[in-house]
Amino acid sequence: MGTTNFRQRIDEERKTRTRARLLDAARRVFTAAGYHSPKVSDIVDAAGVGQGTFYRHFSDKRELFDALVDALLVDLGAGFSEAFATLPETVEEYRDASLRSVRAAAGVLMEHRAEALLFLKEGPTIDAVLEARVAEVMDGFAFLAQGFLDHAIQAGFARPCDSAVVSQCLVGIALRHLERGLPEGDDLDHTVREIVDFAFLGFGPGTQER
Amino acid sequence: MGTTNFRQRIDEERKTRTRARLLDAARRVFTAAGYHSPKVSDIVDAAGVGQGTFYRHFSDKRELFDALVDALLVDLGAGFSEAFATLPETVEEYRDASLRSVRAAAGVLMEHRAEALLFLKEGPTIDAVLEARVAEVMDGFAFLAQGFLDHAIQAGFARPCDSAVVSQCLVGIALRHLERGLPEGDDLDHTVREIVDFAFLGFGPGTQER
Amino acid sequence: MGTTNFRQRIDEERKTRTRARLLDAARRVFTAAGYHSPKVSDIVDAAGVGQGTFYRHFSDKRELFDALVDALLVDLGAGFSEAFATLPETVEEYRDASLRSVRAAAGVLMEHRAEALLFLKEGPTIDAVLEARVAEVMDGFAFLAQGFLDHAIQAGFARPCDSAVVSQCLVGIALRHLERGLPEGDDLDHTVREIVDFAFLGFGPGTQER
Amino acid sequence: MGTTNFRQRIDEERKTRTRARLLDAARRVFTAAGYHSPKVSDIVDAAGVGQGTFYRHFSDKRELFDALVDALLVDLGAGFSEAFATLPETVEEYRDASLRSVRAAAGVLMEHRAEALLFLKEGPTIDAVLEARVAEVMDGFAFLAQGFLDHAIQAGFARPCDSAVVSQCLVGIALRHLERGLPEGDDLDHTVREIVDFAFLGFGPGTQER
DNA sequence: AATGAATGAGTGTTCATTCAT
DNA sequence: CATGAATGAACACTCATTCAT
Repeated sequence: MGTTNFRQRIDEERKTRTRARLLDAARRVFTAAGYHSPKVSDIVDAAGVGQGTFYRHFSDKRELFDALVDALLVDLGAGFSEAFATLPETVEEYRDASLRSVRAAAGVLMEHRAEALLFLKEGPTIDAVLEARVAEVMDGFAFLAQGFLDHAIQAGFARPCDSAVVSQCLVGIALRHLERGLPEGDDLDHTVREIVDFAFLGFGPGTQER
Repeated sequence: MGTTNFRQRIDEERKTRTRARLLDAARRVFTAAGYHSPKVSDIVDAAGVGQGTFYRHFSDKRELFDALVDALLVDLGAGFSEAFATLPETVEEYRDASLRSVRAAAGVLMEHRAEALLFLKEGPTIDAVLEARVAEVMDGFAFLAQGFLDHAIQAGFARPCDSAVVSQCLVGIALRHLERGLPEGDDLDHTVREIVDFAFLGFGPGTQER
Repeated sequence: MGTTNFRQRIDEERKTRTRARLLDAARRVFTAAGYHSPKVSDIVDAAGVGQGTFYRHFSDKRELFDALVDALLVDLGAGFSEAFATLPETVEEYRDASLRSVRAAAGVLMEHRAEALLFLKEGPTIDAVLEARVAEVMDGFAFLAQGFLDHAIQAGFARPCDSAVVSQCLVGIALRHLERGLPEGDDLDHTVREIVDFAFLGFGPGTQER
Repeated sequence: MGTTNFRQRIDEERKTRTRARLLDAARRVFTAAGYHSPKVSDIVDAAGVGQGTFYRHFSDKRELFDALVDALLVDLGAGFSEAFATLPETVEEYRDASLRSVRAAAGVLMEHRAEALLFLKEGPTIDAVLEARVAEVMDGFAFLAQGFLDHAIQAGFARPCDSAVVSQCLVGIALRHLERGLPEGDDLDHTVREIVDFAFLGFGPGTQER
């Protein structure tokens, strides 16, 4: 009533921008200092908005964290879909394809490393719901890995093994390197190749492999 | 005066007992609900002691947590030393010895699983000091693993590889299974064997192995 | 410019309408939930206007309440003047006239019951000024009643008594029934008659009355 | 455990004393400034205790108010039971007995006037529960009055009338005088006599009438 | 040594009010 | 004039810590 469409658009945009500033600030603050110590006031200070503004957008620190997580999962999901888009069809291309996929996935993860770590390490310490959500995401990855593995075993690309156990090993390897961080440039190639080699060959002496 | 001495002993014992009750209660409370949410009052309630009593023993929730960590690391250290006491000397016994060691180590870890997870997952979210301590412990494990690996490569028990990368993979595998928990009984044997097999052989098709 | 004049009229009308919407909404909100709990935002929501609009019309929740009170007192004043317009001149018509007046006054009050109660019960809890205003209005009624009574005593229509005390009794009776609410229809007649009888005769046994 | 009975007694007493200080302070603050404006901090300041202490004893301002009301109702109940302990048995003593009872009741009420007004006038503005409680108390008084009246009508002490309506009139009279306050000393006697006379006789011209 | 009542600094949250559009 | 996003002062409440007993 009396409100012009123009006014509505302007207001909406302003609101969105403010929300984005809060999310950005929270991302910076949380990745630097974790979830627990920062106070709401630290976040609004970093965002350069008033204290009350925070509560117009989020009902509490927890909800803001959730919003951050949602955004992260969307980004990761997209990145991963792309990384694992093409499945190898012959033994020969299997290792190469894997290498490419892992390198791509590593790139995506490293790009979002800070937030991913935030989610993985702080999430479970926040509350049971978030703990479950993290577990769910991890189980999702394990499930995917197990699917690939089962398919590979079936196709003779992989040694018969308990894919449930092995896929968890793969998840563990990924997590550990996410946590430690991966090198950049050529070193990244080297590291990824070592990881993939380990996954394919183990560290055992092999027969006379390669 | 004789009585004084007696009185001193009594008091000292009482103090020790009270401290133990607090530590026990804290272990229960923290493993159930994490480090952050429980208040000091939750711990003293669980211990059945007065609020003020807490501060006669610890200056802080943080200090109490440290005490818990110290005890844990002592226990784990002892268990691990024992698990990895004997080093294999020939290729033949290498995998068997590894299997035995891993199974033993898994037993120790599972026994202290709740506290270990507490340390690993809550620790880094508490403060920078504790975060560093956790990292240090993990690096210690990785360093040990790398030592074994280097020795094995040297001795021809293991495929030449970047032991720095591979040892982190091994740590990741261990952590992931610590986090998920291991089954009990025969299933434990199966799982451990699968893990060790994966570490030795990877999941690749092998040549015509075994 | 002619347009300007037109524009002015339009704006003025809109302003009046908006103010009326706010007053109406406030009446509804306040009579439903009292003065204290409703927030300014509850009122603007009920009025269907923007938050800022409120402050173009009233500087305060308090000022809005005052405006409501002003309107009420005007309405009540008019109603009462009419109800007590004709004074009885002989003993015979005294009770009948009273009955008619009381019934008329009761009608006016019941019509504005919700707002009157709002004023009477919430007013004194708002601030000293409003408390004084309520007291003043009540004293005004008492003063009127005392005037009637003195006149009646003079004229022999009423028993000599301390009219100051008795008029307060009458006010009390009126307030109590305002608060409780009066029945509708024939029951109203009955109740008013009982009240008037009580005021004239008390509840004592009388001589052989009626 | 370790706690001596003596220690328990001392602590308990201290706690009771602190609670009493808070109740006293609240009574003073509320009767002076009403329920709504005073902040919790005003009360703790008046009581001379720390802010946190308040919350050891009451969960909020509302609960403290309830405690005050409880105490008041106990006091009033006792005073009134006594005031109306003896029922008149003959017409002759009826008015005298009433006079005595009303004077006694007036004394009790005036003694607790400030708190009673607090309860009556602020109570209904606090929340629906308290509003209901006030209504309940008032209805209780009306019910008692109606009982007396019915009994008196039966016994021929009182004129047949609609006791439901008349008892509400009596309650209104009492409330109005509670609100206005009664004079002290001889004037009290005069006022009470005028009120009782009005209740028995009304203000009508009396016996040789009509 | 143990206790638990008292404390108050610190923090989350609300809501009247402002102001750019 | 009307709007509603933004604001921050004000306040309620929590909880680690102290201290009298």
